[in-house]
Amino acid sequence: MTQLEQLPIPLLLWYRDNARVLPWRSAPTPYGVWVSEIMLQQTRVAAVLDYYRRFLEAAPDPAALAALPEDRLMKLWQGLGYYSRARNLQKAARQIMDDFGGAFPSTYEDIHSLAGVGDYTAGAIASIAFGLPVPAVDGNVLRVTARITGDEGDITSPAMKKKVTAALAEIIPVDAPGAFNQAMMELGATVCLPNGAPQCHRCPAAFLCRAHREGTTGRIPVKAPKKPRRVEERRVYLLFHKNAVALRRRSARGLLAGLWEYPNAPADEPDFLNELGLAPQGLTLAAVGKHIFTHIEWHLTALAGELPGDELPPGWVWAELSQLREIYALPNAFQFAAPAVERRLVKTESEGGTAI
DNA sequence: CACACGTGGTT
DNA sequence: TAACCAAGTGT
Repeated sequence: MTQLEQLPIPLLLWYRDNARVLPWRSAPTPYGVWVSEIMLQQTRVAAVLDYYRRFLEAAPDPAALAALPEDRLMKLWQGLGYYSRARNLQKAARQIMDDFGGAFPSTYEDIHSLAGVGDYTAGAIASIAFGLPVPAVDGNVLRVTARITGDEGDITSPAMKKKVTAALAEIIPVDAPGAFNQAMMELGATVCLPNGAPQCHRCPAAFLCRAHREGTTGRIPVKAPKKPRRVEERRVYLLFHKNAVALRRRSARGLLAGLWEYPNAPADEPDFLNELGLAPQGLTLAAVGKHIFTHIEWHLTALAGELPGDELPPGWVWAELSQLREIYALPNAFQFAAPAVERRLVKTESEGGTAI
């Protein structure tokens, strides 16, 4: 990987003129860099922008984040996905308060000790916020490096990540490590694109890139094939009483942990409601949806009905429309039913306001 | 090392 | 439309 020695200067010159203007880049603080890096894990810049602004307003520092109520925290993260990131963010904020006296840790090892901060994020924070010469190897960096060096090894393997990290540690400029790491990612995100479609005519590294020289950018990077998703048929029950709909909290572990949901069960468990002692009247088809996770595909059928009384199984709650909007964090997997729920609740509210 | 863990844009 | 994939981490 010796040709990497030629990379830093042209890359940094390119980055100086091509860096996107992003909220966490203007007047960067360790806290802001950290929050942005966590949000950006497996997530596109465009999807993060609004969440970042709202989050920094609600929790401007580690102390505020550490004190945020759980439902408030999850509502701020609703729709962003990989929800353990939000829980780990708060856990880490409490580590900062308890273990580091409220001051953001400033060594690679201490930063890495924070919940939710792995090799990549520790390198990003250490280099961007503290100027430490540590690589930050994400998917962009792996792709860019594999193409420059013409490496046909599997970039999804931990071994490749180690190899690239070691190679970049040798050439990262000590006077601009944060700019170098961000420039590598920026190049991957805007020029050295995946799916065999890099824009090499705009690339400051094309002159030293082996894949460009050998015409192998369509084949490199090499990635191991992914496991196929399993398909699950699920019934979602929209249970209404007066101007409210029933919600329950998901398990504290696993998929969509701790978020709220409309009660639901596999389609091959038709006795789900019966076994809970629930007998909604006039259960009718209200919505159908498909939701694709990385590893699961849900085929969803929502059935709506009215419960005669207001008794619910333990842990379930009645949510009015305003509470649904402002308090309870529902994953996007259940948003397919939102129009049906809103129609019913808006109708009931307006009737409640005028009838009798 | 392999897998669980969300969501939405792009091709 | 289905497949691909994005600033990864924890177990």
